[in-house]
Amino acid sequence: MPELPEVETIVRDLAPRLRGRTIRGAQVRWPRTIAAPAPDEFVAKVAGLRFETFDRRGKYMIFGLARDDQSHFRGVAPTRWLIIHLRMTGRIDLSPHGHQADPHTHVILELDDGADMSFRDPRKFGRIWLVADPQQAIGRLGPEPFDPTFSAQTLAKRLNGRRTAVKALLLDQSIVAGVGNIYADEALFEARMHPARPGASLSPDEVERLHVAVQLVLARAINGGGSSLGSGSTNYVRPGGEAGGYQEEHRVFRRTGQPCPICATPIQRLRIAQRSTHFCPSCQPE
DNA sequence: AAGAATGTTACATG
DNA sequence: ACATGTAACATTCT
Repeated sequence: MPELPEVETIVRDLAPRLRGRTIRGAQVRWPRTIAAPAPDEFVAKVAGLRFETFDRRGKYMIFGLARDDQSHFRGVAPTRWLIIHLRMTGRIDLSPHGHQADPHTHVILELDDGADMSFRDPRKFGRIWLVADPQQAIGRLGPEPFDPTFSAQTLAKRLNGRRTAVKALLLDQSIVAGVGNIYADEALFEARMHPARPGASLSPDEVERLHVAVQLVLARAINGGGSSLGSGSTNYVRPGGEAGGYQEEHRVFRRTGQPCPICATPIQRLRIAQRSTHFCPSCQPE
């Protein structure tokens, strides 16, 4: 499940491989993957564009592309943006051109160095945009967790008056961008906070703790290369195929019944906002 | 082996 | 504005 740390890892892996590469052509095998423009227009317009910049916003990957033309100069300002959201099971693979694409590969970008950049997504929830302005794809997204605009104060303001469980609020991308189910649970454990606590019930101290915990957990996960869970074909892997390592550091996520790393109380599971939620009943009291 | 669970976001309905 | 629920899907788990 690619959340912010997984997406960040993928973008970092991709940047040195793709910088300066030109897209020669594209194949769209499942048209609905292309959110904008129309799939045939996407194929026509993406050819001849060169990768210039590499970014991430929340769980969106943002590639700045420039027209290749006859210019030999690199580093020109991007004129088009290729934006990819992996949703649940999307992933990016790099492989030699013309390789046998598996049945869940929905879009293939052919690069000028003989490689194919493929978008593979068994559940087909992932989306790709080619737009003139990133806002067209990203819409209204909350602050980046490491940006100064995400502070204990701004978080407190967004939690103010909300009766919704704090876990559900962490998953709300308009409050803070990039937190998904894994890191919401891990951050709440780090903050020693019960996931069902109403947003409005947090004291200023607790909001501060939560703010720090979100940043800490995400930063650690990025350092670990993200989390790979399970072994199925839907699992997250890096573009080179290797797994992340942060799943080894999970303290509560998918550890129901196992001892809490702090107090050895068995981890419990409950359902909040239709998502399974893991916590230590002793370290994270109601 | 049928049925439920999985998790992200946009959209719809109170 | 807020709260809740559902669709979009196919694989994996029970």
